[in-house]
Amino acid sequence: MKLEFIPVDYDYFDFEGRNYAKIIGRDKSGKRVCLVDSCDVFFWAILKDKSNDKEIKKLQEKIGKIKLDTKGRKTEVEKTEVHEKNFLGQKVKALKIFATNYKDMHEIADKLGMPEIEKRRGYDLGFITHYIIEKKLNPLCWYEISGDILNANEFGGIENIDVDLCIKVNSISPIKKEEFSPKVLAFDIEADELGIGSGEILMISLVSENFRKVITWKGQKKDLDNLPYLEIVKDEAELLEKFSEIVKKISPDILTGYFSDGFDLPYLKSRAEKFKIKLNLGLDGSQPKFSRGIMTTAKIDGIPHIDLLRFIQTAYSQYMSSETMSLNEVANEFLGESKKDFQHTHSSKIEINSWEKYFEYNLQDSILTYKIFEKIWPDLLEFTRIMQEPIFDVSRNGISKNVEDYIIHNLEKFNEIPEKRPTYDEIGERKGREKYEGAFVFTPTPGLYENLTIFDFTSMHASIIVTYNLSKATLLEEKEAKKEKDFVESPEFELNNEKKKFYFSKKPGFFPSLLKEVVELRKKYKKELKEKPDVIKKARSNAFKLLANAYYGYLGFFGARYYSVEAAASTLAFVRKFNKWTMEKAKEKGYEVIFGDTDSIGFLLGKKSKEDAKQFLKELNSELPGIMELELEDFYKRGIWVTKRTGEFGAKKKYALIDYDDKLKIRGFETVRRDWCTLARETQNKVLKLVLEDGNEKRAVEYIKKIVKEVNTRKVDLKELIIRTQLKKPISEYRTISPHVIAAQKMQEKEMPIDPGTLIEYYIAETPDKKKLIREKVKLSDEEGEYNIEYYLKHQLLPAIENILQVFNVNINEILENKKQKTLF
DNA sequence: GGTCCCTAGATACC
DNA sequence: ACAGGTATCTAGGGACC
Repeated sequence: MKLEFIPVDYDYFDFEGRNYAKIIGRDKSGKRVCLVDSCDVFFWAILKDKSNDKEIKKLQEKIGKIKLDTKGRKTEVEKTEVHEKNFLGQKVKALKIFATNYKDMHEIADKLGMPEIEKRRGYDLGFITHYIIEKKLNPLCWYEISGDILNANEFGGIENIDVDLCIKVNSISPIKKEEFSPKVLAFDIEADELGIGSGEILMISLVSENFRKVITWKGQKKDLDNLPYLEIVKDEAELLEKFSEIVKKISPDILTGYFSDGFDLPYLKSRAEKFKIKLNLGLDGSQPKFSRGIMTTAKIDGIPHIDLLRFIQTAYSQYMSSETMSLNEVANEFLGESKKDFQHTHSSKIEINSWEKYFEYNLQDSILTYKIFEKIWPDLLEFTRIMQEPIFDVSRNGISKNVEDYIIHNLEKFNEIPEKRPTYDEIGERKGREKYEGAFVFTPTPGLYENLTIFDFTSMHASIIVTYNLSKATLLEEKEAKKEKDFVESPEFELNNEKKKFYFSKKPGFFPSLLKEVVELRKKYKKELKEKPDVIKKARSNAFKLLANAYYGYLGFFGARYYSVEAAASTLAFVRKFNKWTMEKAKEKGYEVIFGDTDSIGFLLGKKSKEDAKQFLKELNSELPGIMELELEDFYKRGIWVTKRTGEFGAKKKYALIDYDDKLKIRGFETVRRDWCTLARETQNKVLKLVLEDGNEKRAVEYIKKIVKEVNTRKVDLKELIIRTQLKKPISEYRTISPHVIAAQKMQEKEMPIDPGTLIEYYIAETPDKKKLIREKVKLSDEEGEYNIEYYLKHQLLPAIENILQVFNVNINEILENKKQKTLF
């Protein structure tokens, strides 16, 4: 039979010693379909240059006899073929070695210590990745599948699977069709304790299209009248059973939660174990499977479980203004909606009438999760289609893994054999290497400037890698390079205290070629965004920018298959060169350069017009090589640069700009740092706004006087004075005991959950005795006490505004002293 | 007990 | 372990007088 099919989830099983892919997806009518398919299983043995045909024949015979009998499985080399392939851009002769079971290929490869064999590759991709490459059945793309309907008794492993149709695949062909709206189910639990499994699960909310439900074993009859979505069950055990039941009934394509890898699913698992209940969420009736490692991941058979937090962290966080990745802040930023107000209390202390609020709160969390999912779905979809890996993995992978997946799935068009993952020793070596020199940052002259503009390079690192063909495979030894007529030469730079220069081939390598595609996609989305802006296009455009920019980071990442310090360091040498080149050009034109960092420069227009600047930009672009491109970032009415707190030099990476719509752009200042109290941040923000709007300090000084007075007279709300600092490691590992470590200790004493990653909140209080250290004055947010006036003036307010006023030759200390004396008298 | 210098640690920029 | 290097700044920590 034939059907149109879109794959959503991938798994595999062994049957009679062979590997079978088990793919869950939908047909065009929305029926759930399971495909069972197999593919050739093989890896590569790259042969030494000089091997002749006779030797190769002999070698093939020898390898063909390899048999394994391990882990109760019989595997053998089934056949071998000789192929002309490329490896790292070089033509090689390689043996394609077919084996019975993918999982045994590493072991077979270990047996190939023959002198004729140079390298063994392609055994470490994982069966799913290997299958997707072989059969080209890419996730979330439509295909026409022809195959035979499978009966329940075939293949042993699939008899219990809960799908409408099971097909053994005969052929796969792609069809032009893009649209796919998965059925999504969002869920969220509420429990009495935050420690996994240590309290009772009180309720679970579930939200899908036209479906809202809160199941609970708390709650009264009257709640049912008010809350139509509420369902009351007998006890916690029944709650868990009901949850599985509803998931089964809704039968979603995707189950999503927020931090559900780390909280909701492990909690459900733990409680289910306690009550000896099977949490059979999987389509095959299995329970969620949890991976070990630093980050737990929860996998459900047949239904991709997406923890939104994981994807948002890799794909969006660097472009977000949220200071924490909490559901509330993220929902605010993505949707402009918030969690419901509800003061968490232990269930034993909740009054009968408050439960209703709790249920609403719980439901709202799932609603927000559902809506955020809808919002980022285009990116998840694009990421998955581009990386060509199952959405379960793509949504959790770090950015370097995404880069690598993109490469691995596109090697075939270059006839390339995949490089292996680095060994443990190689990783150690790479981590131990010296850092290479990074980007250039211009030292600004402190001051207030008027009428300026900023240019920046679009995806600078990526466009350099593409333009100069930089990669592990295109790197040439100096001798080789000189033999070729044409080669790329990096600027000279210092590496390990030596003058260095690297050479690269001009023959386009697969790595830069692939990156070129990514850059072009990024440009396409950016253009679409400009033509018709919306938040989704913006996020998508940013996601591609992220991928393009991550290629450079990938080159220097110790875990990368295509790691190359030479290429990474050379990229940076070009980055420095072009940044300085642009500055020189601007100076030649008569512009005064006042700012520069990595891929951007800022300069004063002076007597020149905006049109002049645009013309200058055109001229620069006509001179730039390859795909390198400068763009106009914006024009600004004013900008301020300040001195470092130590020394008289201008501070780098700290400036504030105001554009012609009076919109502020603040970088590096305390205003944008979450480890400063709100009072200091908001005061600084206001001061920057006033001086940039007016071009002088008068209103700002008045404003500061007002705030200082408020601090002195204890008019400031404690909320404004809370300092938030993240705990980065277990308390015991800190060598210096700083205020936030003391605060964390206090929290621990109160049995509040503190893990690395917790945001510690505290304030500095007055102490009756003369304590010297700041950490001795730390109090937690809910601790009684009076704020320490001196600390907040001298350690928060003053540092935030001192340098700004210094630009206007105003000594803020005098203003403060003055105030103090006045209050004294 | 105060001053000086150094650095661990957190966070930001690109 | 899970992209890179550059930079600012605070508070603690130790040497010294």
